[in-house]
Amino acid sequence: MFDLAQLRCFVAVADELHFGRAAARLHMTQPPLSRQVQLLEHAVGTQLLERTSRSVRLTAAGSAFYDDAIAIIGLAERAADTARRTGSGHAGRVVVGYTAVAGYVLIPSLLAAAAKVFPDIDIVLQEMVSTAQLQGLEEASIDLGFVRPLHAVGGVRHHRVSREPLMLAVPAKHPLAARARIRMQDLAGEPLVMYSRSEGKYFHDKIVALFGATAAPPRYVHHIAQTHTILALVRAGIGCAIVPASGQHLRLENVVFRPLWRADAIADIDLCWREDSRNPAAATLRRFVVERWKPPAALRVR
Amino acid sequence: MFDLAQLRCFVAVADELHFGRAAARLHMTQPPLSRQVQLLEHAVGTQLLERTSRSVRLTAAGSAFYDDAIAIIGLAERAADTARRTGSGHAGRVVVGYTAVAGYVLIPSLLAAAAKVFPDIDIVLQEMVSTAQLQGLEEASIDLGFVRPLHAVGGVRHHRVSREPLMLAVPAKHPLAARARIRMQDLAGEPLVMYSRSEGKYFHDKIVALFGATAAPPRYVHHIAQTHTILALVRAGIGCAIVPASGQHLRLENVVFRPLWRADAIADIDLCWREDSRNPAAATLRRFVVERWKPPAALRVR
DNA sequence: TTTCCTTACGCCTATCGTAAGCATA
DNA sequence: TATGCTTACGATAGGCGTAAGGAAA
Repeated sequence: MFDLAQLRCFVAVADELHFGRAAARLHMTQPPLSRQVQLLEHAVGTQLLERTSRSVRLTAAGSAFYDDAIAIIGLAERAADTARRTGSGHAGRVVVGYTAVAGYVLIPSLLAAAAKVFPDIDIVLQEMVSTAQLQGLEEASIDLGFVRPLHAVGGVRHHRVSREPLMLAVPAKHPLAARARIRMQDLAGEPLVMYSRSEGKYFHDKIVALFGATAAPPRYVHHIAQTHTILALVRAGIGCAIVPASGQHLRLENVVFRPLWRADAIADIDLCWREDSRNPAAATLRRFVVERWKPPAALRVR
Repeated sequence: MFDLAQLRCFVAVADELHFGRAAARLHMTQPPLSRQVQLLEHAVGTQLLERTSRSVRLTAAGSAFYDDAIAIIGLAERAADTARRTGSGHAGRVVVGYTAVAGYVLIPSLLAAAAKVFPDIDIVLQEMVSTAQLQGLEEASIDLGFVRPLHAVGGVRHHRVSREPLMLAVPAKHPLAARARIRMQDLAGEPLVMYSRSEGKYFHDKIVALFGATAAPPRYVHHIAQTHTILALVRAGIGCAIVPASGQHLRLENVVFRPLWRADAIADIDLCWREDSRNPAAATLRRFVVERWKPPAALRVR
């Protein structure tokens, strides 16, 4: 089989239609160039050039082969470049997990910023609850995860990227909708649509803690994994719910959001990654988020 | 720069993830294979494989490069095949000239037959009058031409492919339209739309010859290059015309065709080609037409 | 201890350059 | 006769195989 050097020889001769000039361009003498082209023709199995002692021209086969030779050489050069860029983390594919609510504001902002700085990194988004993301990191099915802070498995590191208040979501006609700000005891005995203890563990535990000191807790109804499902139930009048402020971006009719009288009613999001990740592009993106990226003002960690 | 052999080495290792097995597959020993892959990594400028003394796996860069390596090797193999097929005349591009009337029946029939036998030959059609085709052959701007028999320039050979009668085209309301068969003297003094002496030389000379022995020739009106234009004038009632029978395929309303009482009122078409053509596909197609192809029955040379 | 990738080294093939051959304008 | 491609041939760089080295299970 021929090799790339022979293709370069052939292309030079085809461009110049003159062995002498082609040889000069390749920084070699004519005789070995002639020989390489002959070897190429033998390897390909057909004549590519028609020579007289005074002129050189392409045969039909040579003309067809010339186009392919150019394509092959170009592809080879681009392949090396792509590999270098991938190795250095300036190109590649990064699978990013995110929780549904984080997607409303955080992810679009991140994608826009990252695409501008690293146009050759493909970001593949995958919506998953936090616990699934941590498992995904462990299995290396995702490279980065935007998760609610949970006890992470070993080898997974994290960085706080977002902080926002928890708010009360109530049906518009509910008496509490009239209050400017809600105290925990206002919810005594109220039906409260609750997060699942397993899949929505972060919010579940946080809400239980908020009511921990209260003598009269609310009445928990349902246990649901995701915020948008919870808000759908609030909208249907099933009860109130305590959800992150980002839930407002869903713009559900007949659901109003009210702040809570509690300084610790906050929800954070961490960026998580495996310490031993073998994806340079993921490391680049992670460094970008940790060191240079500013989330939207409403979500900024103070 | 790396060469194709190194790409093959890398692909084998990437496939097997084992230098020993890869070396066996390449019919060589491990050490030179290791060395080739190292050289490739050095040439590309980044690590492609991650080795421990017990395992081999692709880096992100290696994974990206693998896809390109497969593409390059595949392209190289197909390029050699394409060149061989082009050289042998089984693939390529053939520019075929044809006169407009030949296009009605002859060309579609030829294209269908040729495409079946030589699927990798691209036939590019170019409608030109016969004289332009002969010039095109000389300049090598066309490979083959379907022309009316004319005195060809040197180095151009020909083969008769089609023969059809000349007929009289008359406006439907013209008295001659009622005749089953026309004698030349029936046209005495009639306005006859005529071919151009330069661009429609074959028909011009033929028609002049048909009337050569007649005491009362027709009255020639206009001198036009192409049959379809002539027939448009007949349809407009300008006069009659003597045209090849294929003109009937235009299906012009208010124009009827009548046979002539003359055995020598025939129009031929020749396939023409340069003897020294350097296009193997053209030679293949030419041999196909000359040796194997049968034109439609109405045009067959008896 | 075995497996398996790398390094070391000698042999040999293959490429390069110089020199000569040969065809054409 | 000059140009420009090919063939011939000796020197050398580079690839292959064998042998030895070294790390991990």
